[in-house]
Amino acid sequence: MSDPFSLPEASVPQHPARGAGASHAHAYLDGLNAEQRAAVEALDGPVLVLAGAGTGKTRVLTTRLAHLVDTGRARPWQILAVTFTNKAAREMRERVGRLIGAEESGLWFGTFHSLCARILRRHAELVGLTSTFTILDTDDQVRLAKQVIQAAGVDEKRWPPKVLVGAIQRWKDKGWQPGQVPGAEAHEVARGRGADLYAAYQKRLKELNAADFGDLLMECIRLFREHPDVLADWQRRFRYILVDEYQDTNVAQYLWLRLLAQAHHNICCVGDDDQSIYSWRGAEVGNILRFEKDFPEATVIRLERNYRSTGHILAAAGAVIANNEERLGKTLWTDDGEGEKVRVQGCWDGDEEARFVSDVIEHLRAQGMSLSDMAVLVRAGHQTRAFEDRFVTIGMPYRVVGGLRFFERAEVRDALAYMRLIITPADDLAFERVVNVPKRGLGDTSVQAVAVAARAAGLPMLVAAADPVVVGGLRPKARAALADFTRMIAGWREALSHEPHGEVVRQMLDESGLTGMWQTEKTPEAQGRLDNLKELVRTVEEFDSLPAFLEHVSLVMDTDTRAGEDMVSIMTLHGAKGLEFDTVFLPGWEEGVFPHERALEESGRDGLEEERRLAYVGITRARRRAVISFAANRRVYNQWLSAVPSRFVEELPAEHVELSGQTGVYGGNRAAGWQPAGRRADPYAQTSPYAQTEVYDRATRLADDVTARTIDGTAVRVERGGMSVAPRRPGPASGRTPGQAAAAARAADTSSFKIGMRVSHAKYGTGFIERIEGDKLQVVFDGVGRKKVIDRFVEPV
DNA sequence: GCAGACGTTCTTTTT
DNA sequence: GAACGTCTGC
Repeated sequence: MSDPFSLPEASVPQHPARGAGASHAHAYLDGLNAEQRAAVEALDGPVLVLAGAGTGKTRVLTTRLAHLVDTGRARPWQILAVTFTNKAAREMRERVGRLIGAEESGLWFGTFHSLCARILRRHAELVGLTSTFTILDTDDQVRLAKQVIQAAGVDEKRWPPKVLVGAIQRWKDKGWQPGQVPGAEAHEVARGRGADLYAAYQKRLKELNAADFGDLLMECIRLFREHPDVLADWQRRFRYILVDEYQDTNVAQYLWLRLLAQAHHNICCVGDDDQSIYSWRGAEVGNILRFEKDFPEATVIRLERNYRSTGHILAAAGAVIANNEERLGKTLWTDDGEGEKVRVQGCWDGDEEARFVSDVIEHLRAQGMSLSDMAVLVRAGHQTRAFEDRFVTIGMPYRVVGGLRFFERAEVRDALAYMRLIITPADDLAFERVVNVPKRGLGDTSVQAVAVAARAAGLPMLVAAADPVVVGGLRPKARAALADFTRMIAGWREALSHEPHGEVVRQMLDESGLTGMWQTEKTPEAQGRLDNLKELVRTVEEFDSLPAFLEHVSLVMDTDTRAGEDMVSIMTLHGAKGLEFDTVFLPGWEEGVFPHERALEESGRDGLEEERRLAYVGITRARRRAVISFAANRRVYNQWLSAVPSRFVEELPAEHVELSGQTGVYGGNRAAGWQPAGRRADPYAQTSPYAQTEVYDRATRLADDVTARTIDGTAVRVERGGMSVAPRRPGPASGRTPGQAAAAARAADTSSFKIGMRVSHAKYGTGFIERIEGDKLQVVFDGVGRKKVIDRFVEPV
């Protein structure tokens, strides 16, 4: 255990056995390059390590930690290592463990939020909470905001709770208490009542003995500011501070770090301004840019030698990011050789792009490359679909990384709310979430009645609901339902004292009707939801107690996604940060998609620069092969738009790029003063490539030919600022759309499959056909859900 | 109170 | 096009 309070304060920690200062003893320093070594050995005072992508950042961090302990500068429990995600914290802990063995156990590792929660629990009463305060999830926040808005008589339609939650989150990211929100900012929300609502929201949080994520940071800062003695204690404890991904910190996190480092200045921040891609959730690149101002004596070290990617990839990424103005400036290099050029592929439309990517994947696979070394990185979540459809069609194993996480699923959250109520009867938000789940005939009116009465009596809703006076005015049916509900909760709570908590949770799932609710539902997802509940019980049982489990869940929302099988990964560019793959596919490089139109609209040049950093992150994920693609025509929502290749494509230097494929409208658009496709008056009318069915058919055939050829390596060189592939643009729009063409194809279809027929598929098992479109079947697979497959990949059962 | 119909909106996401 | 939220009618 690593409780700093229970351990004696070592005034001058020395490690006699370790031979401090004898550099030959530090074997772990061998193999570091000069810059890495400098970053590890600059132990005292402020240090900023600007670590480019793939330059061995984690290695530096972990070695530095080991070195701090090994030289006797600090005992493990005197070191604070802050990361951004739990995954990063876990990874670092493992690696440090390998370096210094069991000694790492005392280290304070964690995310900003988990560390703050830990500190806050110790001093909760100083900020108006008790040590058992609950941490709210997003749903709870919205529910609370809704109540606050209603109570204040603000129009819910004009100021949706979500908007208020967003604003409060933003303010907390900046470290603003309700009274500190600048007038102009507060004025933008709810006609000047923003700050009032924020204050009311905070008041309710305290009444509920709860904190949201932003609070963990902000209340910790308030604690430090209002109680200098407490702060001084922690400053003394944490003699050395290390921060990972510093470019992602927001103002609150910055303030928190500054308070802790104020006394000794022993703070080492590692980050890369070129990989700052989270400004939209409060991250401030400014934090990294101003480090030297805050600590004038700071040592700044640049890690520029890249151990991941080949020369062409680094040069391409470097050329793109060089277009940004706001940066500290780094140039990655490698002596590992040039490797393959970055490939740029123009496609006719999104379908062809997906086909192209899957063709290349199959080609690489045939050469013996492993699928798990390949990834498709998209700008936005919905782009994964095109690839999923394609991969399903051809039976290519894939995994979508990110997306809905385990603890965010409705069924899991419902179960968690029950657990919270068992542990904390005063958790009104949990009460409201599940009092009518599964349905027991308690509508809004009844729940509101309980809420009002509870508030008036100063009681938790769960307690009020059991009060005969409160429920007296309700209909008999509602009364009975509430009685049942409160009795059940009390029963489980009681059971917890003499039964294993896993067993109680199991009972809870059954008796509450949660399991039954999903068993009776016959949708394809129901089975999956039941599996999730089983999985949840398993996870609960891994913890010593229910409260311990709940604390874990509220802070660590991710579950280990077991890898293992050989699959292609599909994920967003954001999700890919910190990862690397041999081959990286970067589709959708079109103006409006990437850079995303919204980013440009909302944040102008800053937005563009962040998008460019995303491009940089994307390219630098590749070890050996980067394949960028764009489509000349893309369906956005329900409209066909002709797209212009991303400006980032033009920023790729010709000498590091190989361009292939037919490229539609590429070339000359920039010079002619293009506009984002979405803003054109009626782009469809002007540039529809699908003027006639004949054209469409020919285009498709042509695209197939080109793809086939380019797979074999036929390449067209691109010249900077334009290229020499003739644009192929059909005449003015009239006649049929692709949808109509498909309908025609459907009519002529003579498939032997029939709707409702049961079929089996190698990967998805059995299911029934829901829809038939040409050779594509939409099948609802048992347990897997709705998928599109090609008919020749299934068999009738 | 609830289920189905309609209208609206469509980045990125961790904690 | 589809997923989500709100509205309306039973």
